[in-house]
Amino acid sequence: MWLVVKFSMLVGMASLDNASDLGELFHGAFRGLRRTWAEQLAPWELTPHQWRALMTLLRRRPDMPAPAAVSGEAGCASGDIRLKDLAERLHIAPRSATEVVDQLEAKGLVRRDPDPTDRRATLIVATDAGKELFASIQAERRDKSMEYFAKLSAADRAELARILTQLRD
Amino acid sequence: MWLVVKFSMLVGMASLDNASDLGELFHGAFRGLRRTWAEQLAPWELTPHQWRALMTLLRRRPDMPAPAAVSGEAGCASGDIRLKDLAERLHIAPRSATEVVDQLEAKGLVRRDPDPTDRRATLIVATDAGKELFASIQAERRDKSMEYFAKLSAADRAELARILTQLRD
DNA sequence: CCACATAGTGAGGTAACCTCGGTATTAGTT
DNA sequence: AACTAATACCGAGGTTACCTCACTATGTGG
Repeated sequence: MWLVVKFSMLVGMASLDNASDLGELFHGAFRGLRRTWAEQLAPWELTPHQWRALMTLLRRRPDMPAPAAVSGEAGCASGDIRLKDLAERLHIAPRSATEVVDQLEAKGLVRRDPDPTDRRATLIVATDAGKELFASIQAERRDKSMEYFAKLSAADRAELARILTQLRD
Repeated sequence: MWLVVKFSMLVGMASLDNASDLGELFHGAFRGLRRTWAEQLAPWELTPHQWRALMTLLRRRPDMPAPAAVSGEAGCASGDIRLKDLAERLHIAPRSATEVVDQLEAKGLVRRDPDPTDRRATLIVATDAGKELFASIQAERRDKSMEYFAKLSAADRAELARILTQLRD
């Protein structure tokens, strides 16, 4: 079925429709990814957006080594970063970060602390509950290998990463 | 910068975080695609969604050859299909197709005709204005090569298509 | 002819964004 | 020190692209 469609397009109108077909393909794949994530996160009552934010908060940052000898609750350096910086990492507007932080705060997964060095700013800190949830979701994922991209071979995943990086330059 | 991030992840936690990084990459690339499309379509006051619907309507279908000798206004067989079938091709719920058809109808780009063979069904037909708009947007796109995927080499586009198809099985 | 399925739509909801304007605070310039 | 400019966040309100559920009009099989 799909081969027929693609073939007729190549024959019919050369490269441009091929490209718009790529758009369709991309669109479809992205929707699949979103749907898969939403389903996987449903038991924890997290939206993909919230998960992304929590992950961004808790993932260890390579450009800022762990802050000396502060004992980590879950073995992870909780990145207490400003709302503005969180927005930047998520590639969304600061106002949109406010929103997702509101949601995570309502669930008790993060806390807003005043930045001691700048009274305008607030630091977003993951609570213990947030760290635990993050850890358990990651563990569950690893267990069940509930990963959208698991369908692909390692080589294809690398290819995809390379191409997407190029696309996003 | 990016190399540092990826390297530290590979070292830190093996393949799973690499995969979630793929998710981020995918997310970013998709948002870029959406933004690019929206900007390109803005002069015509079409949203990407509406454009996709119009395109789906007007693209010649390979499984149903042109209806004999009806003279095509813009050289394209206008696909008059049912709302339900349009929904299917767009991979959205019928109710959502109603919505986008409403929008296109309000702009005078499509028309709703009763299906003579089934009085429950309505056929979505592109108007002359719709066909002209479709043609001129396609022409403009071809001219300016305003194509998100133009950044990629032909080989990479083919690779991407192959991988995405696999992903969407 | 009657139960059941199907096509479309009204009502209403959600996720994931956005901009614009306001307020508190800090930073830079004179 | 005063004054302007920039910055950090948030309230209000909007948009896109979806969804489900219930309803009506119509077709279809027993």
